[in-house]
Amino acid sequence: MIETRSKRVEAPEVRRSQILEAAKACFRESGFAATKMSDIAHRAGVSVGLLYRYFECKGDVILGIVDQDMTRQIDDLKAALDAPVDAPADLVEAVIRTFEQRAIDRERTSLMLEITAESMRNPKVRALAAEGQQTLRKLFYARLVATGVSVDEVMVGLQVIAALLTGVSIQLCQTEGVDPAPVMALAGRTSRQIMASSLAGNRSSDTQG
Amino acid sequence: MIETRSKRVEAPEVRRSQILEAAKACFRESGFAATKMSDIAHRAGVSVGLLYRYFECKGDVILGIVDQDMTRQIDDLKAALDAPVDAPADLVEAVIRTFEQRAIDRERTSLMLEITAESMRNPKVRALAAEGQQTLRKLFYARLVATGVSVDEVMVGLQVIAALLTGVSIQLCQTEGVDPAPVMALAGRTSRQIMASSLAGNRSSDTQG
Amino acid sequence: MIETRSKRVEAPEVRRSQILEAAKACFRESGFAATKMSDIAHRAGVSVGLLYRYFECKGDVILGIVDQDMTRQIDDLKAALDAPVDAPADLVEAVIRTFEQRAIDRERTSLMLEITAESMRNPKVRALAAEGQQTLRKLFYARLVATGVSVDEVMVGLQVIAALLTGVSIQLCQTEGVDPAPVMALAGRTSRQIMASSLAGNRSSDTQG
Amino acid sequence: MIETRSKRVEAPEVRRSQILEAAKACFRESGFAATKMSDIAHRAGVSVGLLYRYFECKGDVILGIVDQDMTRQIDDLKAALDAPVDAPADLVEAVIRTFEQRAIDRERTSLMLEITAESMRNPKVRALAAEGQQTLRKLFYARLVATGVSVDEVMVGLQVIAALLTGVSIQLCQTEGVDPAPVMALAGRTSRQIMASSLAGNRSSDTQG
DNA sequence: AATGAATGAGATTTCATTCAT
DNA sequence: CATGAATGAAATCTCATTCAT
Repeated sequence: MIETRSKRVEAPEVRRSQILEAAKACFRESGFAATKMSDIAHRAGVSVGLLYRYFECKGDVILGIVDQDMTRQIDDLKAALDAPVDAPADLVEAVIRTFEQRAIDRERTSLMLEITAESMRNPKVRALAAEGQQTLRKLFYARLVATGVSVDEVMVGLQVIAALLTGVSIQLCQTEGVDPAPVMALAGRTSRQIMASSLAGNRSSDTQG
Repeated sequence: MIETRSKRVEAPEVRRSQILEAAKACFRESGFAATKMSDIAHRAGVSVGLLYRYFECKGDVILGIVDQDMTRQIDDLKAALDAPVDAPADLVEAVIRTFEQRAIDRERTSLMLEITAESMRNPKVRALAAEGQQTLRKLFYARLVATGVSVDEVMVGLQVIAALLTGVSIQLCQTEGVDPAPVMALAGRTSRQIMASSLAGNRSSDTQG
Repeated sequence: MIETRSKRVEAPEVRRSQILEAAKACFRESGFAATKMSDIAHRAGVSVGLLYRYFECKGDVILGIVDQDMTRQIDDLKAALDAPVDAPADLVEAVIRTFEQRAIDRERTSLMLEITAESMRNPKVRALAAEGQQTLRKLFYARLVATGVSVDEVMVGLQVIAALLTGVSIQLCQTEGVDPAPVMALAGRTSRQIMASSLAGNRSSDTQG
Repeated sequence: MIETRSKRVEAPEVRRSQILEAAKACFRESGFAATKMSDIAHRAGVSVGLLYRYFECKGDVILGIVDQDMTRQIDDLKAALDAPVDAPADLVEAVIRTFEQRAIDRERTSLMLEITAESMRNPKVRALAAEGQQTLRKLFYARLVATGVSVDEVMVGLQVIAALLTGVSIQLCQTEGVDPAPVMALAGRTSRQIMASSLAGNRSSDTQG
């Protein structure tokens, strides 16, 4: 996992990327606070001093990670929404699939938890993450509007699906040696039910009655 | 929130409790790593030295919190299951209500996130939490068996419901100034649908039809 | 080694003695600085608070030990000198025997080293020990004068014998699993030679020629 | 004694040496336990943090000192034994001279006492010191064998001489304002007598007759 | 007299950050 | 651009001492 020392000058973007990947690995394993700058440097195969040419301080490293992640998510979503898909159901289905992929990626979940916890108290992280979420939501919203469904309904549905699969991913992260299949299956079925209801504009109060 | 310095000797359980409450408050606000022992001491209204009569090291404080929380959850569940309820649906409903209560308690969620993140890398915390979960599960399992339902089905259902509401609580924690009602409502309805399906032993794909 | 808790009031001298014995045992094992007041209290079977009724501070405990030891040595010497022995050789022989006894007592040596090291920097300890030495010397000196030998000569001889056997005792303390017999034997013979020379007033330069 | 702050990078060996010298001075004056890491740092003219790049913990500093001292002694002995000396008496005489030199070096004695006391309870220190002693003894042993004397005899003699002069050096350390000459003189004569007897293979009881 | 919970100053150790090379 | 030795503020943990009971 530890990169071999790159003796010489590298393109800045490459260096930055090296460092961010190293930092993510460290944060996943040890958490933000328990990770030393020297750990990151060692893992990235660079000197401690070099970190400070790319990030002003330790706090900026986590910001860099969140930023990178948000950018990627936005790019991915744009790509997905650009595809010539007519039915809103297909759009939502694509999103569910993405969430499902993420749910079974323990490494990702581990890092997400770390960042979420950090965002609870680090305002900069919180702001950046919130901004990204907002952008993602708007993108999707705009695209849904074009399809003519009851957009708010669907957006709430998506939120709940996201919550469900986030919750499942955390649970899977914590339970080792347990078959995740039944839970994943039920979570998948449930997500699709939510989606179906939402697309049907189905908020009827009798559901609870 | 800061207790007035209790000048003299207190019963050990009282002191322990004082310290744990203070620690929880600190961890909620600042996270485990960013909380200083002196913060906890100050908030508990005791000296730093006294903390070390109750906890061997900082790491043991979080263990104490997890232990206390698990014990409470187990006691609560026992009490709930002891109640003379006939229908398994009522049992599950009680659990869902508990989860819903927790979902809207941001303080609790904040602390839970902190502990979950910590448990990802602290083996002692992970072990203690896993053990507690195991106990809770067994208690519920034993009670359900007595009711004659398809227990495994219901247990999976409960897991997914727990995941859903955990996910929702995290989401609510992160989004300020947004009305949580629609999401909570949909999450509640979804939970009850999951419950209904599970109790019906209904794993057929036609559920969605 | 740990005394059983003496539930009730004890005669002050008994208590003091209990505490001093416990302290000596602790200092032997862990040294002065590494011994906690609570260690001594625990070993003596009393509370920490009680220590402070017998000794003003930790430093006074070591003073107490030195004081006790000096008193005992002086009493012993007085007793030895009171015996109706005519020949000065017999007096010196008695002293040599005492030193030899001490040399093979590793516990004593261990504690002596500790106190000697402490006396290097603790002026009170140094003063008390020096005063005791002075007293011992004067007692012996006065008794020797009565026998008519060249007293200064003998005193120097005794000093060197003391040094020799002190050195041997330290050496034995450090080397485990080595037969002390040859060294002790040679040290004994040497001591007696020194004594013999001293009593003969034998400072002749030809010894070295 | 306090070095002026050397602003910048130094060769590691130089730094290590700086720190060890400072530590020795501190331990001599205040003893191991009473010396703070900050004392050593201050005296060495470096920051506290730097100490920990050279020594894992405070305990390792004393190990470093013992190690350095043993290495020096071994090198010195090797040099001395390499000299083209024919008579074994000359070899032993050289060793005695070394011991005598040390005996009147109060600073050295003070530090030796400190280390000896520490070695009584610190297994690592004890092991390192014992290993060094072993090496010294073997070196001397091997050299003596080549001369054809009764080696075991001489080795015991050397041990007793070492003990004697160690004891004398401690005594001199403790008695201020007393003329050390008579004691040193008698100790020297005695050492040479021991040496002479040993070389003569003279263990006969008639030595005392 | 005896106890031991409580205190808090102070020691050890860590690590983000700097800067001469 | 790249390095890593050096810094020093700050955190954890210890323990002599006090004092209400």
